[in-house]
Amino acid sequence: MPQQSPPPTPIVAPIVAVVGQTASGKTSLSLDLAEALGGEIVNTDAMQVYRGMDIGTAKLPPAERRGIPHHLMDTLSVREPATVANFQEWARTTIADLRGRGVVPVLVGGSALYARSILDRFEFPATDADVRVAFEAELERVGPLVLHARLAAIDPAAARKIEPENGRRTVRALEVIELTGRPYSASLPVQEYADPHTVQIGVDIDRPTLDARIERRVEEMFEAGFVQEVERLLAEGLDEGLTARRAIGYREVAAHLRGELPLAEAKERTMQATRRFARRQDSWFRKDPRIVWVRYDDPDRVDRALAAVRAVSPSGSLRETDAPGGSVDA
RNA sequence: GGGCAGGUAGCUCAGUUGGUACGAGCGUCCGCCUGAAAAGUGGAAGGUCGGCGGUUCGACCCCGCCCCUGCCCA
Repeated sequence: MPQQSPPPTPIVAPIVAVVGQTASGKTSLSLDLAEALGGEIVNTDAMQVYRGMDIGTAKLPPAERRGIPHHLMDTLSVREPATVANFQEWARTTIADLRGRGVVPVLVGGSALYARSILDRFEFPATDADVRVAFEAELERVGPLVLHARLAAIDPAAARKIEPENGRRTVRALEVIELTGRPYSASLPVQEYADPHTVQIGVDIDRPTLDARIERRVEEMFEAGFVQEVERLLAEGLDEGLTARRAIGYREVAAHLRGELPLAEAKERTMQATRRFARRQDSWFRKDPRIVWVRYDDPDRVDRALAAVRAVSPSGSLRETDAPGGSVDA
């Protein structure tokens, strides 16, 4: 065996994130990138972390993963709550780990806040279950306007930025103020990567095409046994989970199983909710000027994405498996 | 063939004893978003009130005919 002397200065791999709307084609692009870069996939999808939520989250079956390791999938049971802050920590640990081995982390997911919390300088103020529960109970009793008025009294700046009807944000603001004794910053941090060697690749797709894909995907989910999956998860306590039970499709099918909705209606609503979700995702990602967009159907999309990756990579950090020169049709 | 109910926003429905439709929920579009984010939340755009004719200063609301839908009788 030839002896290799370790480089005196460790060269860090770039961080690659593939973002975009649901059903836009993130998964296949990310596999191509991971393959070309010798990377591994890090899931940044809020719902694919749940064990057993496979069909309804369009989770890539292991057999189709091309032998590429996938991290942060199937880590929680449906009873357990998931939060951004937890996810941020897991993801950052995983990323550090991969880079420590010289592996390029390829993050994939459509949860914009998750992506930002991982990639940007982003800190979450503390939380406390008891404090939270108390405020939530009060919200239930008294309504959002009353709580918002109280917030306005102790932190006018935060109150101005939070809509009075938004009980959720108001509760969180009150919680943070109580725990930290400091005002709540009701705005997102500036868009600034925690590590400069970071790229976000966005998959760009037009609406009519996306809507058609969503429709087909949902149709296929139901054909693939989605209802049975939900039945199984209900038996495992899906209803008790704070987070998982609200997933698109799962809540609709659960309602159907409770006898509240005809199946066709559950399917229709799942499509509708997915479309609305996609619009929300789009409005998040469009606001981020750092994202490099690639058309979902561009034959050169992988090369374009790779070029963007190279642009932020420290020299010597990539060991691309493709022959130098890229693809044939360049 | 006869009777009854109904035809108002893309959908499901409110409403006006004749004087510019207070419309609502859902959907759509646009925006906001720091421990539930596939969550939460704000705003906007949408209507020749089934068709034709009549009465009236004026009709979505009154009259006549017609069309459509549902239920009932034959």
